[in-house]
Amino acid sequence: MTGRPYHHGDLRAVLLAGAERTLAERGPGALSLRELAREAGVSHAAPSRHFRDKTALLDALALSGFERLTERLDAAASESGDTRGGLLAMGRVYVAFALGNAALLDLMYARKHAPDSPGELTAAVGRLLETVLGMIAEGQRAGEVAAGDPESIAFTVASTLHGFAVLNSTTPPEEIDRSLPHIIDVLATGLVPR
Amino acid sequence: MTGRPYHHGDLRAVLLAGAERTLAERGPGALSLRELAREAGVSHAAPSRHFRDKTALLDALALSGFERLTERLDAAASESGDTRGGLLAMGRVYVAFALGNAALLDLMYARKHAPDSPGELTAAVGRLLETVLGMIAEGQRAGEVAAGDPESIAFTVASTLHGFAVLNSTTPPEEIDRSLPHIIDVLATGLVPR
DNA sequence: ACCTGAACACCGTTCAAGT
DNA sequence: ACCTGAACACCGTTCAAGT
Repeated sequence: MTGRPYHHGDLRAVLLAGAERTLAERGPGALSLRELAREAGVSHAAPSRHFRDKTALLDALALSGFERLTERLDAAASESGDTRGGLLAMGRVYVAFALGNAALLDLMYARKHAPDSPGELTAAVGRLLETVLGMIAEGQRAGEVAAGDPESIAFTVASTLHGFAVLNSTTPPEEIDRSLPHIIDVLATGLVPR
Repeated sequence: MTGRPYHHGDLRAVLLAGAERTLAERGPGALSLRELAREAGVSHAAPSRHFRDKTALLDALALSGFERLTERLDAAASESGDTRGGLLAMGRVYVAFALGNAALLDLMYARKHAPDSPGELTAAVGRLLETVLGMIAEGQRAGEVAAGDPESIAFTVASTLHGFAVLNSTTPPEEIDRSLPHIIDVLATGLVPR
């Protein structure tokens, strides 16, 4: 069953994995379908069977990025006790993702913003936002989050998490570990004096 | 004095303007030095006199983006009365920039995150953050912003502004006009019940 | 100082043909 | 169904040479 003589069998996944590696190690400018094909041991025309064109591969990469990020956020949310702990855990997850996959995170949103962006990407971002919304709604039920439109609150939190992660995707982890709790505290207590 | 026969005189600026136009209209994948040179009416080798390579042009583009965004944030901050009005104005400016220059904004942060990113980009982001910091410090002096480390508070605000703008760079303006004040309110009063 | 023209080593995409 | 090989029209970059 091993040693496929002609059919690769798993080319799509191999191309995606190779693309993610190149993206992380050498940046988006170094991504080449022909090189990915070479590394996979197939002809340069083979990838077209799995991805209509280069942007289709990028979109698939972006989609898998959103799915993994949302998965980890979900896990962080369900593993933590109160709302503050949940926010902290989600912040850590988001920042860790940004640190470990800076180029991928940039690509994820760049592709989402592209005029020919597929609906799957918008839907994937929607699922990410729903994860945050779930945690806020739960916090309101527990009396740990103030009353008010949960969508607005969740969107504020998601914005802060995303912005903080992007603005820190090049910051040393120890420094982030120190600053993240402060950011969560500001978000929790608000700007206006109490 | 007109009708330069050989020297272009303004090639660098023309290339940058063309690049920004292509970026906005056809996305980053359509950016080609050779095409920019063609549009500028020079040979395909001419751009190399002004930009060492393609990433140098992208970096220059990113830098000018950060400078313009910071300029507009500065203006918004100084034109508004209290802290809440300032935050709202800055939020509007940031979102307007994201809506009008989505691909450029993506490029700005992508280049900032690149391993070979020039220090000018980091410095430009620093100036952007300082603009937010200035407004927070002023708010604290006026008693409109709670006491606490101004850096942390400013970073929280900057994160929220950036995140909100990026998450909405594809949202219709009317919807943003409705939702932005709610986001500022959540940021102002905090998540925890008062 | 600034630009040209040719050359080189790459691309992405398409399409007949092979297994 | 999946892949190859050749072909086409592009790239970015370099470098002698021109003005």
